[in-house]
Order: sequence, then structure tokens, then C-alpha cells
Amino acid sequence: MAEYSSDLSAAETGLPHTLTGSTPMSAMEPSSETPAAKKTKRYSRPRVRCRSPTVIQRLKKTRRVKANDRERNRMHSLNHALEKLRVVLPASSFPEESTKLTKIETLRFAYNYIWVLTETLKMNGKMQEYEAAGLPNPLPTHHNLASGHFTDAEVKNESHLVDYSSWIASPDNTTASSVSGFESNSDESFMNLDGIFPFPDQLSTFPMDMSQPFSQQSILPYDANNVPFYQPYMPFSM
DNA sequence: TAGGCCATCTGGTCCT
DNA sequence: AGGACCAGATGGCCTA
Repeated sequence: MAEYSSDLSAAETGLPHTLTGSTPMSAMEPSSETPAAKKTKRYSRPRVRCRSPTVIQRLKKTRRVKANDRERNRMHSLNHALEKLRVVLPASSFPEESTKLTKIETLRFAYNYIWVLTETLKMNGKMQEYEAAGLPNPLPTHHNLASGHFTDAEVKNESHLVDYSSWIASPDNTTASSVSGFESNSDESFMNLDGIFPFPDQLSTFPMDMSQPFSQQSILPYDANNVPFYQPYMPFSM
């Protein structure tokens, strides 16, 4: 019923429809009414407002200003949410990384962070399966972590955990290619945040050579059937 | 200076 | 009808 619209329709402004709104042109075509209906309507109050071009221009401008204001606020709230996400990411706990993550980096990092946490939970589930089956725990226990005593298998598996951390922080060719099951990522736009991903506190005491790239110290953990714990897939990249 | 990132404006479309 | 959402355009700022 754009005919009665108080909006700045094409009928009001004389401008092409595409410039004035989304009301279909067909909606502005006269409807087929009975003569009786037309008669009653003739004396009804005109619903198409007569506005001078100046008024129309002023209305358009105020609406545009309001729309701009809403859009600005919308983007601000979006950025605010992005900032909240940015600060909970591990990267934010390294002040020396002065350059804050860009928007796209924040989203990529968040995706990969969630990914590695999910993988960690999966691995934890595997550990419980081992325990239930009466098999030796392939991963370091909290007791071992506290005491600093580890078996070779524990060292290897633990280093893989760390490798996952390294992977999400820097899934570039060098790191990725050395991790079994991971494909190289040739996308140079993928974020490169070498070394800024921290591991959990209990892992930070792990006695391994932190001066070496994690990827050179790790192997994939395998279960009793020689199947890797992880089913590697590519973390998010664009 | 080119390229990346960002904020803002703008018009179109969809939804309530 | 008006607001939300979206994508394209534009210009400013910064850095390699």
C-alpha cells in the first residue's frame, strides 16, 4: 500500500524507485475497486502527503543521518564484541606482542584456539579410555607433572600437546610440514603468531627444551591399534 | 608509494 | 514503516 505511505516513495519524490525504497512498483498500481468503494474513498482524507522538494530533501537527510548513526553504533557494538574476544585469547597475555590482532586474525585465532582446546578434550577422553582398559596412561599424569618424572612415552606425547599449541599459533609451512598428518599451508595471509600461544600452567613446568621448535620434538601419539589419537584436519585458514 | 587495515557512509534487502 | 543487516565505495592512517 505504498500509495498511502508517508515514506519517501517514488510517487512522492518523483525519483526512480530504486533510489527511494524497497516497495515494489506493482504495489503502487491502482487497485481494481468497485464504483461504490471509489465513491466512499473520494471523500476520504487524502493519504498521500503533499510535500515540497525542500521538505522531502530534509526528510531524506534526517533519515540518512539516523541510519548512519544506527550503522555506526552497530559497528561499534560489533567491534566491542570483537575486542572482548581479543582479550580472552591467549595472545593478549603477551604484552610484548604490542601489535594487537587484526579483526581477521582475531577470528582465525579464536577458531584455532577453540579447535586445539577441543582436540585436547578429545585426547583427555582417550586417556580415560586407556585407564578404563587397564592400559598404561600414555600421557603425563598430574603426579608426574608435579614430580618432574616422565617416561619417554610421556615426553613424546606431552611434546605433541605443546606442538598443537604451536600449531594453532603458527600453522605455517615450517611447522605444519613437520607434524605428521598435517598438510602444508601455503596461504601467506594466514596469521603468523610464532611463540605467542601459551600452554596451560601445568605444562609450563614440563622438562623439555623450549629453545627448540616444538615441531622438531614431537611425534603423534598412537593408541594400542597404532592409530593416531588425533584425526588431524586443517585448522581454519582463509 | 603501494598495500593493508579500519571507520564511515550509502543504498539495497530482509524482517518484524 | 522502520530498523537490522549487508556489501560496496571512499578516504585516512600506518608501515614496509
